[in-house]
Amino acid sequence: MTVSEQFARVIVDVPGLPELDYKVPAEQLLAVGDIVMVPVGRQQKAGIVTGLRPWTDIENKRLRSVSAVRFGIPPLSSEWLSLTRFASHYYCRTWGEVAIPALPTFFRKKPGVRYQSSLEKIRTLPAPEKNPAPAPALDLNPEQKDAIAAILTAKGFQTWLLFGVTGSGKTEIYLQVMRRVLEQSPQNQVLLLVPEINLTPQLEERVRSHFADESVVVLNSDLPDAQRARSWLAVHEGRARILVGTRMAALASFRQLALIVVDEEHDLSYKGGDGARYSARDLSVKRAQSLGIPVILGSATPSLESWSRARSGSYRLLTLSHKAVSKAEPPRLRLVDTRTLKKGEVLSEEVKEAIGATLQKHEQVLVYINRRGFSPVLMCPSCGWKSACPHCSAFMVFHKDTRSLVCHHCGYTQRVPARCPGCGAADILPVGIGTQRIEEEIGKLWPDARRLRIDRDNFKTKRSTDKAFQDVHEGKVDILIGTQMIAKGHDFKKVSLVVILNIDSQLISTDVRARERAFATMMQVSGRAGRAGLKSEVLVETAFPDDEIFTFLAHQDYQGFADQMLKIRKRDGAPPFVYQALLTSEQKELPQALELLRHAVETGLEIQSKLPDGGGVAIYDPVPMTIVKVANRNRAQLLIEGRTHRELLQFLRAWVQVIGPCSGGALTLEVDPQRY
DNA sequence: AGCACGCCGACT
DNA sequence: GTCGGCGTGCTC
Repeated sequence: MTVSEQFARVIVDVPGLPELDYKVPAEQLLAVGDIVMVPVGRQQKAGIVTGLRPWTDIENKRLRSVSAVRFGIPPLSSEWLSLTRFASHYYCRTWGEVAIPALPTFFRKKPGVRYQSSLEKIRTLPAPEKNPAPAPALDLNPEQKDAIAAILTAKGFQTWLLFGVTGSGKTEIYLQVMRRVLEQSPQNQVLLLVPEINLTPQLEERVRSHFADESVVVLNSDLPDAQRARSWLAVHEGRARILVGTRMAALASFRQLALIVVDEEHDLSYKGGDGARYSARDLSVKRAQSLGIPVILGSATPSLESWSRARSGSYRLLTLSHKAVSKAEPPRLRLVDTRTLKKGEVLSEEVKEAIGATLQKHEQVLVYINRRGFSPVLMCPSCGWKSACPHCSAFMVFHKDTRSLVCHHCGYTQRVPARCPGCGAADILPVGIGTQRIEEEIGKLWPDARRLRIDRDNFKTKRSTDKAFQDVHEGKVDILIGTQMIAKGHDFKKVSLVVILNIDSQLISTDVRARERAFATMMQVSGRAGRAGLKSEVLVETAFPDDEIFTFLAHQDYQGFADQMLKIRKRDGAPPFVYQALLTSEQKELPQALELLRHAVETGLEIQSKLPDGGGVAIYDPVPMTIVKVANRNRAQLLIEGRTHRELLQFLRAWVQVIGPCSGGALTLEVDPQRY
């Protein structure tokens, strides 16, 4: 008779697998939250112990034993376990699919003989970054002081939407609230989420200099694994008090998390990832709620989801309407009607004049165009041949610098053909414009101007990008041309002209969120200019100059725009007034992809028929995706809409039970999709 | 996800 | 006659 035999419930990163039961060897000391290795099929996998009990429902001959326990680190807390369990429910994944990938790979690998010594290294080696000298606290304006006071006075859980135009001093508010929270208890920890570490290089520096005496660690996917493990463990063990991190940091394990700040809360990079596509922002709000702590969402252009919650009162709105640098004037907006342009013109007369005038004044110009390459397509004028990708339903982009055609969807690259592959004609023409073409044109027009192009093609590393931006700040560049990469984070004090090209595609997109993204982008890009009090101008090329989006933009009126958008969304029954999920299917041939979805629809209708009022959800028809074929796989999608989140989830969970695990395989389910 | 088992085409 | 394609199915 064994004395109190124990069975461990263990989660592993396998789609569709529930908690598995394992025997615990009698001599093994095990706690809930421990990381273990367990046999699954014929492989060894990392698992997390979620329960220990003296009985099991599994017949004895199928039971296997926990093969190793990861000694030397404290178990994951029940708070962390319930957070990941909640996320797995919400995003319709198994608990293990959410929890295991949230651990650094160092703690997921089978512990080898050198494990203990590498663990000690990871634990003891100080982070190599040196904290710069502490920065003096800045003087705050009354609005900023009020915001800080409001946040600090409130007790317990509260979501704050810190709405402040670019340059209104949101960061200083984060820093001061963080300081006060850290002072409240020596155990307190703070999480600061940033969209992408590359795009917010100065924020990390500001945190380090503001908290020169505290241990600040960073967590993001660019970090080598040992660094990641070091940061993670320092936070897990409570040695680090401040974690600055990207999406993945939302699922870090804390000993005593006391405040969460989500900077640029509208940013799409918070949603997504390879495995469970969770929203770091939404989970942060949930986490703050369970912990009873404040969470601050900051943005100059909040998501409509957050904006409507602020309007309804469930989030508290803090508005910063004044620029911290009071001299800064809002830029003047001028629209260039592209319908009147001459065909084949790369830059309009107005844009050329404005750039010329700005260069004369020795001020900087920023040209924003969200399209890499020289031209998005090559075309043969005699036979109509176009540079289609053989593997995707998309055109290959002409990259003049490498004389190549590149598919931006699958990466397929080929040399530019010397003659038209269709008819053999000698001249194939570039159609449309990208960053490279703008750069070339500007070089022709102003050969003496120092120009710099920043996009993913020529700046791949953080280091080189930082250096490039440094040159801009130091005035070594007259004209900066770039994609999204130049839209965020940087204040270019000497930029007095911003040119926005090719924004129309976003204004006429079928994606319900395209307009708000276009507005946010234009606000953000315009915000780059005139920050040192220069008189500045924003020029937008568009075929829709009468679109009211530009009226709001001219007045830098996000509130007006957002309220207007909400009105329309409410009328149309669109998010955030309905809740959505997207089921996508990927097959060799499109009919099979559609068939798979049609079958899912049938199953869905059956489930609905058993629920009162159809469960409060609507299932739409399967449709091919906008870009049907990518890398020889044809894709189709299906939208599911619920009146409430609860109803949507209830339906989805019943549905997934029947159609199977929707991750990675032929079907993928995404809850709260942000783009389609 | 892996990694099996399991039935139909071109090869030493 | 086999090697091997990737279509279902299982993992405590």
